[in-house]
Amino acid sequence: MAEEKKNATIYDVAAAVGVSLATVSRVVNGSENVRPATRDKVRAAIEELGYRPNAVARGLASKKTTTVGVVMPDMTNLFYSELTRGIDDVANMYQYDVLLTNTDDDPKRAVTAIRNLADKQIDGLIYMGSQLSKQVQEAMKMADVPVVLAGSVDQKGILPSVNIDYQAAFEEVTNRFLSEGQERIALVVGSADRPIDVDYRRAGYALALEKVGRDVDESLTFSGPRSYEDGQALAAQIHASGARAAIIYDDEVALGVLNGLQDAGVKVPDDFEIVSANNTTFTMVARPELSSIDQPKYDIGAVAMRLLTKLMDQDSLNQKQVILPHTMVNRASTKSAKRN
Amino acid sequence: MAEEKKNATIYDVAAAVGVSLATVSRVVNGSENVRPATRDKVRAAIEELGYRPNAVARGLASKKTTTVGVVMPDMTNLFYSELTRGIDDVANMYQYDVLLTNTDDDPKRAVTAIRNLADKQIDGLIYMGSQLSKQVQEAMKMADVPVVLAGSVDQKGILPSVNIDYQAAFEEVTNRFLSEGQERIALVVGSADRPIDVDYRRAGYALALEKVGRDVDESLTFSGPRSYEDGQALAAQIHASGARAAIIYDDEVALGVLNGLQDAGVKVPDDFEIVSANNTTFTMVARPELSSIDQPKYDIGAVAMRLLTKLMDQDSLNQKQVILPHTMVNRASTKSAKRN
DNA sequence: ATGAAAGCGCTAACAC
DNA sequence: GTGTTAGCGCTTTCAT
Repeated sequence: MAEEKKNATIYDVAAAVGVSLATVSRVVNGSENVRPATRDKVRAAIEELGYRPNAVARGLASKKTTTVGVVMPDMTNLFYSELTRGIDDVANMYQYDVLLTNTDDDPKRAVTAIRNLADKQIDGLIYMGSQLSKQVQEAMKMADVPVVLAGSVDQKGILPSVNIDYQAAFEEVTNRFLSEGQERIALVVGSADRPIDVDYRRAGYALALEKVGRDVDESLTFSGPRSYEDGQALAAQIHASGARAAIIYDDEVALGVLNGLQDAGVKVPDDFEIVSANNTTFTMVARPELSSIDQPKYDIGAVAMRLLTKLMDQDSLNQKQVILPHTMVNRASTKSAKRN
Repeated sequence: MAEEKKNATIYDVAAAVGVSLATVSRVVNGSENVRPATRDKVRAAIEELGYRPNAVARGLASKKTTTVGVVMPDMTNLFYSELTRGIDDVANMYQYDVLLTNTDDDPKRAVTAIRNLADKQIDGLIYMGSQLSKQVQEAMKMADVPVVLAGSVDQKGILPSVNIDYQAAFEEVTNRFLSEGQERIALVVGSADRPIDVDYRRAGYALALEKVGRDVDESLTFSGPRSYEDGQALAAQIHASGARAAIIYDDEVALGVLNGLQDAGVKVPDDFEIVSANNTTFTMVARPELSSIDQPKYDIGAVAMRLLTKLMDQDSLNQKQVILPHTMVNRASTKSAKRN
């Protein structure tokens, strides 16, 4: 009954009812200033004609696209895809659509992506890259839209962000190993130069050691591995370093190390303990299951998106740098789990 | 030097150079009909003013948004996120942006998503849902844009799609178990009613049995599990069914079954063999590693997106139903791997 | 409460 | 080659 061939425009609806465009626009946008009778007639016509507002035209006229850009390193990494799931769900809740771009954590690609998203007139941006280069910040400035970082830190504290306290988490894990008498604890991070790795993860590790009067032994710190295979390859090196425990920033890498070690005959957790940091499904499928820092991944994304909606509505934020709580999940890759 | 506060428009550029809008539009769009000298001046002004075309305005005027919609069940499932990675990379290659929506494989949400994407005037759509309900097809028709299915089949063969030959793959796996003398082979699929599960996966399984004169034993077929935990829970049932081998449609589920079985003391592959179907990272991290059908996931997405670009360019397709090759990866969850 | 009219920033005939 | 002129489909003052 309500089948039309060519897409009806607001003009068609107006003509059908015998009112002006403005009136139709008002009922579509839920304005109060429309007589109920008129409103009903307009609604009927909209239904009848199968009218749906053209979001592009609306975007041009209103300068709001109800679209947010999301720039992420890699959607095939469970950590990021779970963050993004949180973002997406909240975005839908607030009627925003998500324009997604993978950058492989390459700052150059991030810059291109942000510029491109800006051209599309996104209303806001969520950025998950592990670094915030000058060029990326510049691109954000040019984009001239609210930005929220998710799982990504701005050391200057200028951009709003949602994270856990990485330093505290890494310090806790290190402490725990220390209190169990571990003498040689390895640290595996993603890079040797990015703030999140150097100033937070490694800093937490170093702080714990420092508090018991020890220095970081460079031969026990590793950086660079990104995949399961990288982790497997790293296992031999870690073992050769004389480490008897390791705290590893990524679950897939941790699982690679775990399996690499075990395939080489090392007993986990008896001869070697491992703690991972993202608590994705990978930690549970491992044998032994991996102990891990738990980050509320979905929530980090969800909260970041929620902050962004506020910013897009010109609301003020109670808190710019949101730190969500993390916990420790004790499983079988650490000895203490057995004690319990 | 080229810093401006308010975004320059095409009009500003035209005024700066002393030409008309049309000329600027021509150089921006790479038209031949511009005198080189003019072109250079315009380019200089564009650079100088930091002008970037407003994609929304362009979209409204040209009726092309260079944006494609992607409707997927769940980006936290590695199978789908790898498909999407392929889509995204090819989309970027052809200068398209991706508007992503997760639907949890709920047809209702898929309908809403498609309508919404249509409102945003996407140029094309990639759909990955495991079913193609009437309403979804209707929504696609209304959207009035080219559609390509990725990892999703249209039994009527109307919509272009990219898949592997699921039936052949499942038949092969079943055959293999049969040829090894397996008597009780379980089948685990995602649903009891969707075409991809019933008419392809299960059909392949049934066909192999039929060819050796056997019927499908309903007590050996399972449907519904979606997660690792579901798989773990299912392990007991599968074992109780007397099955000694299983072919499982999803890697996480397969890993759940594997671990569930092993945790209950079942020896894999000696007492029970498992073959999974997506060959994601999960198959490699398992112990024993999971044998699996390998689907070229990234390529399925990439090819689907490539087809879509052709369709959007009004090109014709050589082939509407693309079937990409699958292979078998023999690992330690099946006995034959040991023989090799 | 409703309408008229002016854009939003761009593309696309159509002239010259 | 380049300019003029309509729109694209909508929102948004400003009147009434």
